[in-house]
Amino acid sequence: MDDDTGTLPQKGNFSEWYNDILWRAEIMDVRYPVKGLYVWYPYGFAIRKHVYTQLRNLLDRDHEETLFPLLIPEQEFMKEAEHIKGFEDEVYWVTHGGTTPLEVKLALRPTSETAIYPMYALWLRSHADLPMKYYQIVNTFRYETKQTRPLIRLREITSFMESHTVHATWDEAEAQVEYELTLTREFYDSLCIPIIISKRPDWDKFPGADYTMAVDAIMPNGKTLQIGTVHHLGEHFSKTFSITFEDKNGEQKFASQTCYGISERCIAALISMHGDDKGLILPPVSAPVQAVIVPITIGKRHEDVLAAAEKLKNDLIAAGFRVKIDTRDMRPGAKYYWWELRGVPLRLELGPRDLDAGKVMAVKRTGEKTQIELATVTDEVTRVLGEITEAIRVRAEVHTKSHLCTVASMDALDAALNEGKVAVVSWCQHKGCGDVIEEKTNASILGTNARSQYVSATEGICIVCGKPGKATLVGRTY
RNA sequence: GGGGUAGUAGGGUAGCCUGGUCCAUCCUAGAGCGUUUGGGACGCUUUGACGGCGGUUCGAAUCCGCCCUACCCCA
Repeated sequence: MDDDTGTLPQKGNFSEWYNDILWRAEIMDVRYPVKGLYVWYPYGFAIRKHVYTQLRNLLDRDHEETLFPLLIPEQEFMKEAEHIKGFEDEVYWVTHGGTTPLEVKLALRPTSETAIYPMYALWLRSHADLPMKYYQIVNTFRYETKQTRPLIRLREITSFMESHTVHATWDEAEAQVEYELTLTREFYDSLCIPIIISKRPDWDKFPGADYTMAVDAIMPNGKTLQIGTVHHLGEHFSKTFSITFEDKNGEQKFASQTCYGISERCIAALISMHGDDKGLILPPVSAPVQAVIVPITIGKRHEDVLAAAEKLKNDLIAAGFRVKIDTRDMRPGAKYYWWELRGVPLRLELGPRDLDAGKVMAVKRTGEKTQIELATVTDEVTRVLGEITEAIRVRAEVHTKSHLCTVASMDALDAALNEGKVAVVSWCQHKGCGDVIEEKTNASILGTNARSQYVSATEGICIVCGKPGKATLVGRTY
């Protein structure tokens, strides 16, 4: 293992590994000269495309995609008091048109409630219009004051999926929250990312929500990353923006609403969860190149091998796979490392020896070499890609389980957190005790009501005050 | 929010305290030519930078001021 294989830091040093792999694997260029704004390289953008295709396909089951403007007039933005308080320090304002000061300042959306809901008020007339379920995938702007990080903490979120639904009753909206959580679970399952869903404490809910359900993943260093939220907005916004409808009895009622968001943090999680010391490992569903063919061309057999590789590529593309053939003038080994860094799940090596045997060497990015028959190659590739997905999923689950534990005292909690774990404790749900937990451990209460096969919801007594408590997740967060 | 350290070519460093054309230098960086190719090939030629703006000076990577950015620590 002393091959000085380039300088990608070990994944054990997660922070360096993460920064390094973003440019080495050509995902994001961080050199754009504005803080908190980063550039998608074409390869990173291709990953984004496949990931967001998954997301769109799920949402399109019962939402419709739409598109609202980026600019929000000040008076609309300022309508909902809690919402303003939550965002006022983070809003970019457009104050001039050319050299002329604007009479009404325009906010760059930090999120789109205040752009969308005035229109919802116009669109909603009758109970027959309900439910309304729309989403958009847009950029949003937040003037982050904390340290920015590519894909994780941004001043321009480039890929914000926000869903906004409207319902006749609070209970229907709650059912929608649950449904959207199942969509989220399915989305992350397709990316082999284990998630933990919990109910955020009141002080950490979305500004203007009745409650917030959050989706977290555990990063390699044990810190949690919030990679999705679903909010029950109740009637907060419908009262502010007059989103009303005439019910069956002819009465005007306020609607109940939900909103739901997923950003490019899902790609940060994808990269972080699966990558290793050699680079990215992409689940096939998200990989811009699912299989790369490396022809081993030596001497006289050059033409034969290239022709066979070309045929193999065409057969696989015809079968629906995303395939590239690497004919660059490089040594094979260099190509292997190059594609491994970029996370390509399957490498197919085709040389004279394989050709003679009617076979091709298949090397999984998750490790393992097998020969497969050229005659049945499309079926074999389907099978092998399935095995790779499964291997990635299992490894991520093992990682997540190993970073979770249940503890019963403050000292044990502190110790667990310092080991890089997320801990389940019992907490009485009072803010005072919550503050004690957060301050003593320098960590955050993620939430209660955990929904996860990795967490058992044990009842117990609050580790601060000793009163009856509920299972609560505590972790260090990004 | 408070503090610290640092920005030199694609990447990594030296030079700065004690201004002087400066050949800077290393690499798995770029361009070109040739020999190579079953796990990161090699030779030769060559390109390219002092985070930004302003100041001091005959002269600034170096001294001064402001700004921008990155990383680390503490609340």
